[in-house]
Amino acid sequence: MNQGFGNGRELRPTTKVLPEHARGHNRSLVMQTLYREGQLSRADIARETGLTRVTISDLVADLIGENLVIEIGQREDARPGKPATLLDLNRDAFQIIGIDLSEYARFRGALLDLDGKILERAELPLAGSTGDAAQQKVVALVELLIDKATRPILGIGVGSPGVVDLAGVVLTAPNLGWTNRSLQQELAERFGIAVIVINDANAAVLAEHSFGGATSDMMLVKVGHGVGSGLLLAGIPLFGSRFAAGEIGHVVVGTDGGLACVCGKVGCLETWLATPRLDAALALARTAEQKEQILWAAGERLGIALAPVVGALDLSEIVLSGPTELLDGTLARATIETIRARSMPEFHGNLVLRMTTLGEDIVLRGAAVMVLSGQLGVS
Amino acid sequence: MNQGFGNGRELRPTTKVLPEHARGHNRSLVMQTLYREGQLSRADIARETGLTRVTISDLVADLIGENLVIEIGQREDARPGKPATLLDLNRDAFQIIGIDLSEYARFRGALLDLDGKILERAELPLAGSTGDAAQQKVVALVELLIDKATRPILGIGVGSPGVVDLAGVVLTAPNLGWTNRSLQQELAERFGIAVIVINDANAAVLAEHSFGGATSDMMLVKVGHGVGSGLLLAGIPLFGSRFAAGEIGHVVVGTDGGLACVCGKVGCLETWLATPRLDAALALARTAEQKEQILWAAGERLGIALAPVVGALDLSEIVLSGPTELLDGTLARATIETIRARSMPEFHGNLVLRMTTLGEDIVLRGAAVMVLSGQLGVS
DNA sequence: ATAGTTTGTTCGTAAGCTTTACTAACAAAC
DNA sequence: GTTTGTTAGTAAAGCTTACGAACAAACTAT
Repeated sequence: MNQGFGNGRELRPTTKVLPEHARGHNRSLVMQTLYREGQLSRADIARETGLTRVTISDLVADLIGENLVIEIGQREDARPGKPATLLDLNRDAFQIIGIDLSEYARFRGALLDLDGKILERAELPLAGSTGDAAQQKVVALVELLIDKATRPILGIGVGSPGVVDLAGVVLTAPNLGWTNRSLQQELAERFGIAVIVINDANAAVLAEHSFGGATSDMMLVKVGHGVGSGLLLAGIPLFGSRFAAGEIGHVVVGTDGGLACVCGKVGCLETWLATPRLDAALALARTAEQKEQILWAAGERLGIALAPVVGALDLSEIVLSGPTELLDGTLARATIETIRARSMPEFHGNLVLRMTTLGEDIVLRGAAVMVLSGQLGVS
Repeated sequence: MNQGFGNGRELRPTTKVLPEHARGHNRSLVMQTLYREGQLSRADIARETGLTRVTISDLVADLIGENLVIEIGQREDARPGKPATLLDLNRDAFQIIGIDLSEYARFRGALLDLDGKILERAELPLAGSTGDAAQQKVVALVELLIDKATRPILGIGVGSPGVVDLAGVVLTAPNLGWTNRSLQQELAERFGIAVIVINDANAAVLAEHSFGGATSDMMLVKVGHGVGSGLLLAGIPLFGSRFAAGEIGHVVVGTDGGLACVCGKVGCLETWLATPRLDAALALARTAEQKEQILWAAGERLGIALAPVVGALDLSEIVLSGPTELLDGTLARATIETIRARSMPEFHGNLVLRMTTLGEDIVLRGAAVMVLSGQLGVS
């Protein structure tokens, strides 16, 4: 419904702004305040936002009229003055569908509430489908979840692998055999509901930021069948000049060779880190010590690749998403130590590297964040 | 006077927006349109911006009242209808002072007009000054330039080496012996004029974007006594979580050792690329071929460091600033070829790497851009 | 009981943009 | 020379948005 103006530091104003846009922004600000802090009175919101009680009352009346906000009842505590009428988002009024297309063998989906909690799940084996067949599976998965919904659907969020533009067109997704596929538009026409399609790693970043407590200058590295990443800089997701930001899987790491990659180069990050390669290498290892060496080497390579990025972007946090048994431990330790050894300790000494707290649902939940943000201006 | 709302894609609205902010934005939009396209009528601006002729007339009346915009005269061409009254920014009403503190041996400054053209220059040898003495030289340089001004000064822009926060406090600048120095505040109090202090590489990025025709997803690498960089992502300058974005000089490059660096590490980018190191290496070379090899190796190292950054950020352009005789040619060629060889050609095949077109004045002019942007909402 | 505090609403106002309608000034065609 | 049609800029009225002042309701504290 609204995107907000933000406090962007763009140099050049580029589009007109009308008073009604300002109101839309303030509307989102009210929703945002309620979303994060829960039950508040109109006067509370006024104090929080800096708008007057009068204006807040007016905005809240609109939102109540649209059934987005409800009155909970009176505040119980004993204070002087007229008791406050508590408000909250009508958290039970809508549900969200989140879809994760990033796994190799299956599509996963879930029905979520407005707080991002997963209410129902569904999945479909991909069974090698590509092209239109793969898209049909997405449609079928959405239908499964719509059937499970007990409230109106606020929107459908889809995290897709590959390169996705801002209009939700999947420009390229090799594993699914998709090129220039208008997934957002086609799903929206099919279901008549708001649909948002975004790259899987970018979805993961948003989930980690909203639900995982991540900072505003963060990189999320997603290790699976391939290696990708998403970036949040000054609280803004980065998409890149050709919507390909975060594609680090086929960057060559180090100056001492490595294994041949499917892309034709030698020593790409994926040859060290992608789970099929890592599993294969570990399977050949005889001793625990050898396994540790393999994991350490993989983490070291990731650190070598990330050190220049950390330096250039002055990141405060790096989050890993993927198989915990591979990533958490030696590999993560090697990564952070390598980054520290190769960058400036006075700036990046307190860089944090950690596993995601959201597990396998990270993309699902990130897709839901996009819906919340796009439909309610909230996240 | 105004920052504009921008079209930021921040997820969370954070501050209230009033109608008067919307007007400030639209005001900047008018100024911006005039700044870029020169002589336009009110009706032209209305068509360009999407606002109505009435609103534009109102805004223009304000701006004329403040002497920021002037009527030039009537449009000459023969068309049906009432002839248009042409407007323009009052480009001759103000002048700007730009200061560059990034050179090793001297402070440079200039008096510029609103188009960023340099009208007068001044410089002071640094002569090893640090701390308060260095700041006194900045003050003296500004005084020299104020004396040369023939118009009111719109503002003073300063590009400083080191880490500079958003309030214009130089957190650390080793070469100048500065820590937590409130340069912006102190200069503003001293001169009673708007002052903006920004990191030198960030200033350079803004200059290249405004005057050098650079794209909106660009990195500028500044090679001198040290190596630094500035980033523009989706048209927004990146400052970083601790205002240290772009500090790539002490990132270790490659996995095959290198020379010892003053910072204690081995193989930092600066050990390959900083001009003192490069000059020293070239002085030892006997043949032209050896010199080429040295330049190639330096460019290759830069490419190795930048490849992960290019991949992660999906940059469209890299601009080099520094001694042309060192950078332009073999070194630049080695850099771009190395980046291409180490990243994905389908995304970064048309990445452009070039020298800046602004020469040694790049920081000066970038500082002026900050003043234009901060004071007029224009750049 | 009385005084003070807090909440939320009503009323009137200021600012900002739009729509509508107008005048001024011109070119083209007769 | 007159008519027609177009473009520029302005004036008036109206809508939206937010604000401040004032107030009633409802509570606590004394």
